[in-house]
Amino acid sequence: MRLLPHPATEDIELTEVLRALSEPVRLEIAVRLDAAGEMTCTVAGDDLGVHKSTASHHYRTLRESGVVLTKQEGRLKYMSLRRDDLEARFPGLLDTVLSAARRVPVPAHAGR
Amino acid sequence: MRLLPHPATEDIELTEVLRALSEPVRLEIAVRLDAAGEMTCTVAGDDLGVHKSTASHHYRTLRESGVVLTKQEGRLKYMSLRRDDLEARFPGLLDTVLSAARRVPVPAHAGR
DNA sequence: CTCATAGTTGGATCGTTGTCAAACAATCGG
DNA sequence: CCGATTGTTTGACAACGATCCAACTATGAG
Repeated sequence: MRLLPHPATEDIELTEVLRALSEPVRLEIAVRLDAAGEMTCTVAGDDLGVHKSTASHHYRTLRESGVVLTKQEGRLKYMSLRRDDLEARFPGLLDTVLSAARRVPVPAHAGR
Repeated sequence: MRLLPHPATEDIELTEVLRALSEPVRLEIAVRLDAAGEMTCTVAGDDLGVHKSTASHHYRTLRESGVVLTKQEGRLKYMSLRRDDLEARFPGLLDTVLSAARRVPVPAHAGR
């Protein structure tokens, strides 16, 4: 089991987190991770309406911004929200954003 | 006293709000409006380290995303946070973002 | 080893965005 | 009316970002 490179909790930048979550596809991924917990990239990115390489770029953005943690197990990569880290750094932020996203669902096929 | 065009409360989009606040200059403007209440563009944009036309574009982005309300009085334009509208649409969102921004101050001269 | 699966990387494209400079517009004071 | 103040608009430019496609890597299954 390997862990991919992630920013330390204290290095997570607010503007980076907001930017990451301001993209409909990425916000939808975060919503799915919130609902279902840890999941593989394939599952998280299913029916998003974008090419798998595009989705991969979004996984990277989410990881590098500090929103998700990615670990590799075998040939699968599991993503999960960095709840505790985000809560420690920006209390309440993740929850309010996800609550807001649930109120106004982001369509899976946002047709960008 | 004139009001500039703004999106209706129910038309405010989460991703647009997050995108607006993900830009350091705009986030700083929001923080200032939070601290000092209604203020003119000149005051809000003082010492931001960007040209006044750049600041003007940011005012527009903040307005069009639904984050601020702008009204013209004489030759001045006053901006204020749309607290109630944002609270109604995305409860807690503005406060948590501003709290987070206060924890990790956005430098006025972010040197972009 | 071979093959399929899972996901990344690189290139290309195309639209968006942040920036400055300069011109413009609108308003108020004298 | 004139000039100063306040802010917007337009144009140019560079950087960024989202996207797809194709090629690639890495791993586990058979």
